[in-house]
Amino acid sequence: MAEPADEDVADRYTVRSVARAMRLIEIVADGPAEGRSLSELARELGASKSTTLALARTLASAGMLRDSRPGPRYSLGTALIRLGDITKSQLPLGDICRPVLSRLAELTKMTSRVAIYDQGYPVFIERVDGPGSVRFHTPLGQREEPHASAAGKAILATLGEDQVRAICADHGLAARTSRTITDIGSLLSALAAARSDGFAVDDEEDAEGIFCVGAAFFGHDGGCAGAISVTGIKSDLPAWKVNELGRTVRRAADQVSELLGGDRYSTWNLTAGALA
Amino acid sequence: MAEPADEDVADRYTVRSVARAMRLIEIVADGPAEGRSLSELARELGASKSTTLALARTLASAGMLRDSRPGPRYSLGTALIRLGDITKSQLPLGDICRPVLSRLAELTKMTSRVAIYDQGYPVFIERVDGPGSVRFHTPLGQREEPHASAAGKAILATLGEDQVRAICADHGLAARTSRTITDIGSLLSALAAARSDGFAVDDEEDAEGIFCVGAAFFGHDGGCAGAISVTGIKSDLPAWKVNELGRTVRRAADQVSELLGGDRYSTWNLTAGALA
DNA sequence: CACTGTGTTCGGATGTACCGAACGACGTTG
DNA sequence: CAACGTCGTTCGGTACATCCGAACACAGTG
Repeated sequence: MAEPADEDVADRYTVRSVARAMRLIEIVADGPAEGRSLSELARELGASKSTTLALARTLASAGMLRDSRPGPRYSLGTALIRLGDITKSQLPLGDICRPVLSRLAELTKMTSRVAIYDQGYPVFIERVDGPGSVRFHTPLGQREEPHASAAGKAILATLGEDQVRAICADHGLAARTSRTITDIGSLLSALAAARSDGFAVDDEEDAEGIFCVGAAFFGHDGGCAGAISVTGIKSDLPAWKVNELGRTVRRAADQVSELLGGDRYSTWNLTAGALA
Repeated sequence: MAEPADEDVADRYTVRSVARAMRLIEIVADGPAEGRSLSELARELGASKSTTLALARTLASAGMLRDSRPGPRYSLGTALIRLGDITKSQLPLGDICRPVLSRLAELTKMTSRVAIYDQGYPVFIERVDGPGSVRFHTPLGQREEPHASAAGKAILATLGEDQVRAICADHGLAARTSRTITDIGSLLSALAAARSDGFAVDDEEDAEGIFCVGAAFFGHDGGCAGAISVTGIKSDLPAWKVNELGRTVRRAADQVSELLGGDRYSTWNLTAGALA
């Protein structure tokens, strides 16, 4: 009765209490750093206090939550730090990309990030801030909008039209600013342009005043493994410099492809791009 | 029948499926980076394949796991990166300590780390490697032995004798090397020595050939908030330099105490140490 | 003292989480 | 080719764990 058709359809294979426990973790993560009280959590979770207590206690004994007394407040546990660190080390992309990101940040004086392709979404897993640049609030691991970010569009541009349509149908084309692309036709032509340019741009489509340029890289299996992007203030970037910046990002992405043992964009474009 | 008295005694308030799901995450985390197959997981978890599938699917839809096809293998999901990043940012200690760690690493040319005090255990949440030093495999978020690490002993030294006895009784004094302190009496006198010195040492007690020095710092509430430690190869460190190194680490910890608005060790020692 | 807010305990009915068995595919072995 | 070993997936049925609601102890506030 809570979600009629919100979650997955194949709900046969989902464990209710576990799904609730994960939502509980997310609620705590969204809350303030001091943690939240049990009653608050119960209200937000839509469960009784006793149920919430049992879930929280179980999660706490696994280290996922941390009950900081007095007045038991639950905050995120240290096990998550460990698991996050392990996850990053299991995706060696971060370590591989860091030198490339550092050089890119130095060259462009912009914040450089690398995203992996996770179920249609770009997920940023490593970041190198530009020298003296404004610090953007870009938490690691956050899913970004595929249609409204440079990295997302760079990744989408490597997929077939049917896949792009499926992803967009699944998650929608929500407007983030007045310049966000919200119809599939415009998006597809923007992707075509990105394909021929070798890089994608986000011109205030995700946040006002913010400009991004992204380029995809490829793994040893030939598929798109992720994308690199740089982020900056639009007014700092003259329009005639966009192409030059795009080529710089494109080269950085090619370096990553090389490190991964994959094709560079140009060759990938020749071998796989034709059949799209 | 699996654990007769292994887990907590108050098992009334623990949700079985959630506890199992958390164990599943740990199993995946311990496994190889390529992920593990469903049958493997089911065997190791001690549950049927269908149950494991339901748990894994639920965790995957929450982003905690990631099913990388083909041959569905489960690895850790990107949500853990995000949650770990949020957890670290909610404990601002890492950001506060980083400059101090950097200076300490530069001064001592050793790997410097900061640990928080979590239920009797030291948990390292940030690390700065020394210049050109050997990279130690020290994953973030890992609990270390309280009795066999410099940071652990530095923290224990700030507690009362009864608390130390309780912690040791709870978790044991396992021998990690031939030099590990394994009886409570020796440990207590080592802690007394650390108390008067202002720093604690780990002389090959956790790993052969490794030498550590640690010192505790204090938060605004006057209690021990954590410890800073440096790690190096024992043969690189002449015996007569230990005291100098200890004072250096002690000073770094005092700086952290100051940043946290807490007492420095000397003053803390005067106000609280007497009643121990 | 009544009243609202905590966190905690407990019993009992509902429903779900769990198992086991069976199925279709794939690869290897005789 | 048949037999066998895996693998992941589906489904039905029931024991039992989960969840709720009510009641408790306690703290702060009018």
